[in-house]
Amino acid sequence: MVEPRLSRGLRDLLPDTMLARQRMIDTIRGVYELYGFSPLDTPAIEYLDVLSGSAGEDAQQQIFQVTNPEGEALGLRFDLTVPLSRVVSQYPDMVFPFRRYQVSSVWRADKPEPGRYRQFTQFDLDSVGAESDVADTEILAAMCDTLDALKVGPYIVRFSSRRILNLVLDYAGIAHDGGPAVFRILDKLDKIGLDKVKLELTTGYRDESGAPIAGLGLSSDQVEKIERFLGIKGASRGEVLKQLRALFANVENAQEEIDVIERISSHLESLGYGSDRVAVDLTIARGLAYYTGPVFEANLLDAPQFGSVFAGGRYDDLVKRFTGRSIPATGASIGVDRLLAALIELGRIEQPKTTSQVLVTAMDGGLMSEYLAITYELRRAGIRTEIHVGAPKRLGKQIQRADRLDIPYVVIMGSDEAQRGVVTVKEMIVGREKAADVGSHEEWKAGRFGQQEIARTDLVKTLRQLLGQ
RNA sequence: GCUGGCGUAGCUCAGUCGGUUAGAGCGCCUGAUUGUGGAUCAGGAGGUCGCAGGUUCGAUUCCCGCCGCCAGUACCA
Repeated sequence: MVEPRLSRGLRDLLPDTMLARQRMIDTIRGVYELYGFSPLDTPAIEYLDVLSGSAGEDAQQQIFQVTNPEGEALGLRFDLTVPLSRVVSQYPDMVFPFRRYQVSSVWRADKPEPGRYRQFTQFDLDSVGAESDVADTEILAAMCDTLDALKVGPYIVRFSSRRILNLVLDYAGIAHDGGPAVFRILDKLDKIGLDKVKLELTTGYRDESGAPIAGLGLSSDQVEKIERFLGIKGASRGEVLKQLRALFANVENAQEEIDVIERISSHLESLGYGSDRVAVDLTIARGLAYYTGPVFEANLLDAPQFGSVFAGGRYDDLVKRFTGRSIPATGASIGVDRLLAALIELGRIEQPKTTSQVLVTAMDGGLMSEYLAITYELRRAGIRTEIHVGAPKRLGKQIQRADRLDIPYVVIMGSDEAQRGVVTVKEMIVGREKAADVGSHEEWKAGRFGQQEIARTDLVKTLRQLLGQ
């Protein structure tokens, strides 16, 4: 015997989760297609060097490695952006800008944590070959439209730019190769607070468990400048940018970089995406090394514990690895599983247990072909119907299935009804509402709650009415 | 990866200061009801006490290792 089990960080998605998830994915796809993006799929497995070129050694440890029968080193993709950059490099005849969406599983050999799995699904939207800030504007707007379509409740999309962060390095007099380490700390601002960020930038500290956190050893003058930058806050995007212009008045190239953000902001403004839901937030950095320009991040205000559920940015150099030429690109990615978990937690998505709308019970073995006929009559009328296919069972057991799976209607026909040319339609919700008021089981059975007897010929019509179709 | 805690039925947990047959609640199955979900009642199934080794006459209990889970921390392209 083999113990049925899954390797850590992997999980099954049972029907109730899948039905909610498919609904969510359909909604997202609808928005992406409204924007005129087209689908792409790529293999789960890629050559290891194709995947890992953009990553350091640390990152490579996070790749699940695979070998093919020919003994070549392969790996499971860890995101959808790297395969996309391979695709656009491999098909030079493609029509650019290439605007694609992709919803697929990715794998990371991380330590699993609540809400974090080793296999998870991303839903990406990217424009490759799109240099203009219109492309970035579209991505930000699509993020808003998607979150609206999903009815997630209040949310905030925040954006900044990698280039602005590089300006901070200049402003504070920090070498650019020290950037990633600084950005990684700034990215934690929300989580650990300003005081600890300052300590990490300077001397480091010991956390509650006594573990040492290394510091970067920046000077107090440098930290003060970073703090001044992080302190920029405003009620609107315009106000934030105004303060930023003042702070960087003497930093070379700063005004041009701020112009880029300003243009995106004013496009958004004229389209009705106001500062209440799309903010310029200079503290977002994104851990990713490959971003080169604007970066985006969206959070749900009612479920902040889920972190960013939708994020992305501009990555103009990723394709260069394959072609030697830069192709400008920008996009964003939804953490499907994380967003779904948030929607379920917030009760903003239904989790049906089945697709069935009607259960046709089988009471009399001699009428089986009649039950099948009824079932197909309903199916051909577009009503999602299942028929009792298990071992012969008492009617109560069959109805119990409808109760447990939330199948709203049950069709009952015994030999008596068959002879008279009628069927009984039972509306399950009625009994559920009466259950608390009924004492004895005799009374419960005799109640025949929610049942009506109708002519067999009226079955489709009646169910259509009940279902509101 | 590091530090600490915890692994007993499908779930939540009790218990064994090392000793005959390891329990409860919930859930599940069957019946009371060969044509009706809920409630109630009666009965039933389900455990190599995480895995392997050691100590012992005897280990689910004590010791060691491994695996898994949880919390914190690091990392997260």
